[in-house]
Amino acid sequence: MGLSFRGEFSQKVDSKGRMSIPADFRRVLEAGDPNCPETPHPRLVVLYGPHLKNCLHVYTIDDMAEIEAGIRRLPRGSDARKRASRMILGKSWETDVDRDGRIVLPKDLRLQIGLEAEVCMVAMGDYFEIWSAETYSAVEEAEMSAYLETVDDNFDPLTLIPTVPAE
Amino acid sequence: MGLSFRGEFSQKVDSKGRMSIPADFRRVLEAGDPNCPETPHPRLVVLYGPHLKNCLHVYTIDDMAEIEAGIRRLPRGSDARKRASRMILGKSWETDVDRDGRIVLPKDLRLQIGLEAEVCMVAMGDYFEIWSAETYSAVEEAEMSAYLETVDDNFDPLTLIPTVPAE
DNA sequence: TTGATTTCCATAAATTCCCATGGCATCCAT
DNA sequence: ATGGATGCCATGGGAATTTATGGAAATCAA
Repeated sequence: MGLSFRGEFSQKVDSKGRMSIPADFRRVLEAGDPNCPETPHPRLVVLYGPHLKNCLHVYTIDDMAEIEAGIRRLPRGSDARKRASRMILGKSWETDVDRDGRIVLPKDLRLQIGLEAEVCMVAMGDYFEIWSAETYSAVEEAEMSAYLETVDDNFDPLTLIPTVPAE
Repeated sequence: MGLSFRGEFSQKVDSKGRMSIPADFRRVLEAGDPNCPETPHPRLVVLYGPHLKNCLHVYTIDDMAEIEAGIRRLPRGSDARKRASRMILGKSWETDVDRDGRIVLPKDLRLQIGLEAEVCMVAMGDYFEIWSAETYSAVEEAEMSAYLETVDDNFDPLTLIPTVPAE
């Protein structure tokens, strides 16, 4: 298993749609790209299906290859394989980080998530999410505080994790 | 199970946000980092979710890896997994102790706990807490004495611990 | 051509690396 | 026991590097 994405970062988006990939995330992308030290700028894959309402998902090359291998394990011609191919392979876009550590999101992807001046990138372990900063605070942070209302005052998210069966 | 963090220590924070990790804690971090004797400076993971109101939590690499394994055991795409990822992986930061035994907390983490000139690090067994020294004495010591009011005069915290069932 | 995209360069701020110091504790030989 | 040497620890300052970000030049496409 490769490195994990961690943390959340907010960056500017300029008029050309350029945005810096946080340095920590770059390290993970580099580790997850087999031809990386040679080709200095790591590749990455962006998923943008319509099921992702407000954000895009970004995977390393290695992890995306693993997902594709999973699709190929489905029976050829099966509905599941067709659907997975259409939603995952059909709705993904590969690019690479430029030498200044940035990527340029195409306009239609920016439109899909309402991205304008400020982007928010949130780690989710094996992938990270790209949000418009405005949407993120409106939707996601609101959702989070609503959730925290429903739980105990000194709630610890570690309790969400199932305990390991004794060895 | 690795070594335990013990005790509480107060250290200075300089203008760059640098703070010494107490030597005792460093020993625990070193023991909890698999590539430690080789890579001389142990890594650590800081959790900073909004549910942690006044402090940050610090885990060893080993313990954090176990937490991540727990998250990965939840079904991919499940709400529980997303919630745990967002609250734990999305709100964490990995760094390592530098060769002078210090770390530099990023500004936003310092802001979250109101950390300025003096930090207080409090052991909690498998993790330790990072507090602004001012907040710690105001909030935590008040909380402690309030609790002691509610219990018997010669209360012993060891009574909180369940006994092991005989084998 | 004209607009869009990509490549390259520039810079300020933030962060990391490296070295220096004073204090406290430990060890050792006299 | 005593004084000196040794080593680790907390802390400070500066140099060197990395980051994020803006803009100009070069390339591509319609």
